[in-house]
Amino acid sequence: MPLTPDGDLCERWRQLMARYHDVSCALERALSQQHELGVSEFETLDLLVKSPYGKQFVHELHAGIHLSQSALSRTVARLEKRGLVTRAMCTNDRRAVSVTPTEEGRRLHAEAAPTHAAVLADHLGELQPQA
Amino acid sequence: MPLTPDGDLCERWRQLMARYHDVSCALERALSQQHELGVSEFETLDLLVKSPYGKQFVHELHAGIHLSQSALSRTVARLEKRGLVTRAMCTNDRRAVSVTPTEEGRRLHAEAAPTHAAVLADHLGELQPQA
DNA sequence: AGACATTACATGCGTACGCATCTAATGTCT
DNA sequence: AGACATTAGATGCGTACGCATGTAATGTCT
Repeated sequence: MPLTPDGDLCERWRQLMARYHDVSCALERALSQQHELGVSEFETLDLLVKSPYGKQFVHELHAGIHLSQSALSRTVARLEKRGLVTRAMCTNDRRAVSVTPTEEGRRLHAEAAPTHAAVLADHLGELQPQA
Repeated sequence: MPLTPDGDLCERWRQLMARYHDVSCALERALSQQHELGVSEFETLDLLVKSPYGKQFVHELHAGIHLSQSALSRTVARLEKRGLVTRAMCTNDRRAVSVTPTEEGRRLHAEAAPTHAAVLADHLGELQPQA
C-alpha cells in the first residue's frame, strides 16, 4: 500500500498549488513593486551571484531554474538590456554564452535579497514543511 | 526558535517550485495532448462537476481556484465556446453568472480525470509529503 | 575529410496570464 | 429617494510563457 492513499493525491496537489501560488504571487508583487524585478529575473540573478565563479553559461542556468530554454534566453536578454548582466561568447565553445552580473546587477540583487527572504519568511515561515 | 532555520527557507522554496513545476508541466502536457484541456480548464471543470448542485457562480469558482478574476472569466468563456459549460445570468442577483457543465463537459471531465489522477500518482505518488 | 546528429542559443508565433479599468447591479447611509 | 460604496463579471492592454523552428558550432561515425 502506498504512503498516501489515492484519494489524498488530489488534496496534496491542491495544497501544493495553493502554497506555490501564494508564495509566488507574493514574491512577484514584492519584487516587482520594490525593485522592478520579476521572480524569474531575481532567480536568474540569484543563481549568477551565488555561482562559484560569479558567472554561468546559459545552459548551466537552465539546469538550475524552472524555465523553458526560450524563456530563460529572454530573461537573460531582459537582464542584459537593463544593464544587470553582460553576455559574452565563450571562446572554447563558440555556441555557448556566459552570463556575468554587472556591479549594478550585484547591487540590485543585494537590495532585493532581503525582500525575497522576508516574503519567504512571511509565507513559508511558520508552516510545518508539508505538501 | 522557528521550526525551520532561516537559511533553509530558500531551499524549501526551491523544492516547492521544483515540485510544482514538475507536476504542473506534466499535467499541462498530458491534459492538453490527450484531451485538449489546459490545467486551468480542467480545474474549473473539476470544481463544477464536484460542486454540490452541479453549478457554481463565477465568484464561487474564484474562491476555489488559483486564477485572477480576469483569467477565470476568460477560462469560463473558453469552456463555453467549446460547449463544455453554459453561462446563465442569475435572476436574484443579476450581476452574478452561474456556470453549469454540459453533458459534453461532464463526459470530457470523466475522460480526463483518470489522466489527471495518473499524472499525480506518477509525480506525487511515491514522495513523502514534504515541501 | 564528408555526412549526419547533437548541442547551444535565439526568435517567430500563439496563448494565458495579471493589472487596471469599465459597466451594471446591489447594498448602505442619511 | 438620492448619493456613494461595493460587488460581479467582462475586457483592453502589455507581458512572460512554452512550443516549434532557425542558425551556427561542435561531436561522431565511416
